[in-house]
Amino acid sequence: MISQKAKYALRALIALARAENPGDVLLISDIAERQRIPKKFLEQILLDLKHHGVVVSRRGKLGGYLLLKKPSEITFGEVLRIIDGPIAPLPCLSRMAYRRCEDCAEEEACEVRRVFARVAAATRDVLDGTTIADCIMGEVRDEARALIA
Amino acid sequence: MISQKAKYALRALIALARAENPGDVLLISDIAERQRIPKKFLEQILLDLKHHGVVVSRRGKLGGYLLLKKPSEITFGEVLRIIDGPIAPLPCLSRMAYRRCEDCAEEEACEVRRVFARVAAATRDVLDGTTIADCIMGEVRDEARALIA
DNA sequence: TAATACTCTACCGTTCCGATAGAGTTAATC
DNA sequence: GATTAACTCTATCGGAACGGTAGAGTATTA
Repeated sequence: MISQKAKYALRALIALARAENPGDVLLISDIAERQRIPKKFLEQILLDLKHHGVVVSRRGKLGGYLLLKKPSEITFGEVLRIIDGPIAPLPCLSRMAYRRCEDCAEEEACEVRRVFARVAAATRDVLDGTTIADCIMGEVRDEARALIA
Repeated sequence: MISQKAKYALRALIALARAENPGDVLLISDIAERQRIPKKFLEQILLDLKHHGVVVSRRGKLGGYLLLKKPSEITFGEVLRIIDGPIAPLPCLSRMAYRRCEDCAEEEACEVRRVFARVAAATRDVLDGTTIADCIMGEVRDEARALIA
């Protein structure tokens, strides 16, 4: 299960990517309200994304948030790693935070590890291969499809 | 991340599947010791697997555990669902424990859900497609390969 | 009846999750 | 330069989950 926090982060980024004119700032309050995210909670999330160079903010009156990276360069995997930490199903399969399993005799021979390595690979394929831009485009494509139908 | 408990469960089942003569009972203590699992914790796990019809036990002297299902009929997915609960990355994608996301306007339009549906499908493919027998056989194949080389 | 091994329920310390609170800082406007 | 609007940062909190321990109870065999 991914955390609620990661879900909020992704939804906030999608909202930012969808902003009318690229370069427009969005208020935390507006995102929070439209996406039904507790405002103070969203503040922390956006701050975190800012510290990791995904978004930037302007302070004071007329302040707000906007994307720093292009939507096509923000992957789901990146966001999840920032918010939730390692994606791998076992610590001994994590790239960003490898940790040996204490109770495992030899890693290479571990049957459980072998199976979950396949899960990890498949998961990474999807998450590192899908960007914020992708899921917005998917929507546009669906709208087009609906118009044609 | 899968839980430590699930990892233990899988390792215990692999140990049972590997028992010398099919039908031999294994002591909790023996499995615990050989797999470095806290004994009392393993008791709970095996009991749980028993309640779900994966293993059976004999009590008293000469007691112990053995598999009820064939190794080729016990999938990783089944074990994980028993021990850890739903596998799906979002409650709204779970088959065994579907729950609507409170904060999601329309499920069908949810971009996050769409992406994670692909993760869920890929994960299920592996976990429901891999059995205890598979990972023991894999090992045998590796040994054979080593002998040939 | 003694010994052995599984069965069941309760509990416990720690960490994580989701969220809230509030004081502080920056920037625009009047 | 005071006011207001907005982000920034740190602390805290209640509840649940995780990993594990404890111990009394029950069945089976010798």
